[in-house]
Amino acid sequence: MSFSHFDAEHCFINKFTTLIAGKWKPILLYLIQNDINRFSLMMEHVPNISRKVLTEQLRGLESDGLIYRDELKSKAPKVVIYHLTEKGEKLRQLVDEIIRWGMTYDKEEVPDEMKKILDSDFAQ
Amino acid sequence: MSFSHFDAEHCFINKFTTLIAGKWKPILLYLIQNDINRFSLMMEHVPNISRKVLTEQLRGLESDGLIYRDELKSKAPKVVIYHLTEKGEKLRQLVDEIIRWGMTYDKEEVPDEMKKILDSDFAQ
DNA sequence: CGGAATCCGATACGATACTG
DNA sequence: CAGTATCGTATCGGATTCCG
Repeated sequence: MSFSHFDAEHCFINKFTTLIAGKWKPILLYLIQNDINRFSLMMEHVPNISRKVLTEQLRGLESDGLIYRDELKSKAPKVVIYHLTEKGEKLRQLVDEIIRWGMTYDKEEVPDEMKKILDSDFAQ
Repeated sequence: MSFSHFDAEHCFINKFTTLIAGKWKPILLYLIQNDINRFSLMMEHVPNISRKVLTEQLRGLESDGLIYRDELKSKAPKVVIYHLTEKGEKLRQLVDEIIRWGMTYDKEEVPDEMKKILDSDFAQ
């Protein structure tokens, strides 16, 4: 078994982690997965993120082909909706699994309130 | 459904990605999972990593409780072996799943040689 | 063998003000 | 509404040298 291929650029696990590298990208992906898919909505739901950084992270996800911008052609108030691309959809399941792992990883750290939210998010 | 809890520190998906944040941490975890578990071994298998950075990343994984240092009490040539902790073991399956995702994510990007290596790694 | 210490440059992140 | 533009800070990764 050779690991010489596992440099930072070509290792598969790093392929994943570099795709979602960035303090907010994972959250943003998760939000978009759940239709929190507009700039102002994300600003509301993500505390303490600046406009600049939000823009940067979204652009990063876009240039990695995980999301795309749907800019509606209305005049006055600009409307932009973000969606997962086909590539991004392939991440959905993995993202969900990571959240499930987070819930069982350190059970005492999960506040009850959060458990309820997550249960209602994923149960159906 | 509320997402107000999904700040960078408490979001579960970010809990994961911050644990393994760092250019080499994912690879190092994977190597240790597969018993490439000594400083010099890792230096060989990870191209272009410096001693300093390797040390830092290992210390990071250690202080996050994912690995522990087993420093053998031999005299002259120091021997240190890294192992997964119980906490780290809980990541093993997820790490493997991410690698599998990587293999199917962009099939044309996977060189045949790599496929064989991965097949033999995981088949049994 | 397995580090520690120092220095340095490149990003990444953040606060703020302005705009089509 | 959904961004730019500018500036400042901090953290990270890398090269090198020295050590028990």
